[in-house]
Amino acid sequence: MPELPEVETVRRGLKKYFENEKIKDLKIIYPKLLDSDRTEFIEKVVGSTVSRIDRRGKFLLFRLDNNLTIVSHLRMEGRYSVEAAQEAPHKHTEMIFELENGKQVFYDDTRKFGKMKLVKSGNEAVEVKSIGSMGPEPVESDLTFDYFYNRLQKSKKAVKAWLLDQNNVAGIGNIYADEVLWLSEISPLRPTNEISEEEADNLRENIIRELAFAIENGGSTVHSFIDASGHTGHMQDKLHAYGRAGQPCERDGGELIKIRVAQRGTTYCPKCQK
DNA sequence: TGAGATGTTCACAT
DNA sequence: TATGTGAACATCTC
Repeated sequence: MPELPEVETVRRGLKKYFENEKIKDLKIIYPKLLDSDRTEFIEKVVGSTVSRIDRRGKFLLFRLDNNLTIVSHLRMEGRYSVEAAQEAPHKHTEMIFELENGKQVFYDDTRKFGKMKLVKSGNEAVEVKSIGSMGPEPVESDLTFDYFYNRLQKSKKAVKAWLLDQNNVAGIGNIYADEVLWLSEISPLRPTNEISEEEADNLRENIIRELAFAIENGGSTVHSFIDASGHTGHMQDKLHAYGRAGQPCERDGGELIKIRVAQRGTTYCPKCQK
């Protein structure tokens, strides 16, 4: 679930409690979570202070004061929460950061897909391949029209699959892919090289605007997403396509249908999305 | 009861 | 090279 807006919401929530706090101890309950050596991870992280939390696409980057960075990807169900000192691990807690101020930061992951890796700060693009090849952040200044349109022209993929590919644009997942296509009145099946300049311009605008709007709304809580303070997002109430199969399209009353594109459930309105 | 769906990325196949 | 498929895993629904 966590796509860019949800990860950004987690980042902002965690900032308040985790930044500038010293990590007193670390409990690793599910070592497979790590893409780094466990002993070394503990050795380097314990005693350090989180000086800043950044985000790149769907990755969280915990900048430590020892020139190392914890790169964290939540994948499907990874979740951070801030807990009181006496709180016991939850059923799916995989790691616990014990802070010097007495609080604990839990990392929970029901499906165990999430990963963490310790890298040299500034070197994440080299040490984490998918960060190295990742497309621009979906903001006005980074996702330029020239880049976007040229790249669409170079592929024949169904546009839905293209949007999910992080190498094209960073941070879009299944929910927001369906949403921006609905907003742009483009069928998820349309090959990207058949998208006109005008449509590309519109699609790009909708990506930038919709993701910013989702961040403002604290992300979408579709199955289980909650922010670091345990709050749900509100964006799920503002979705037009995702999760609304069988319901009428808000634009023209046509029935939204669910198909599979790139192995993913895809909801759209065949009447207005051409 | 058990098959299918859930969503992200990677490894591998074509 | 570009694109497509299945696996990693746990839980819920029908």
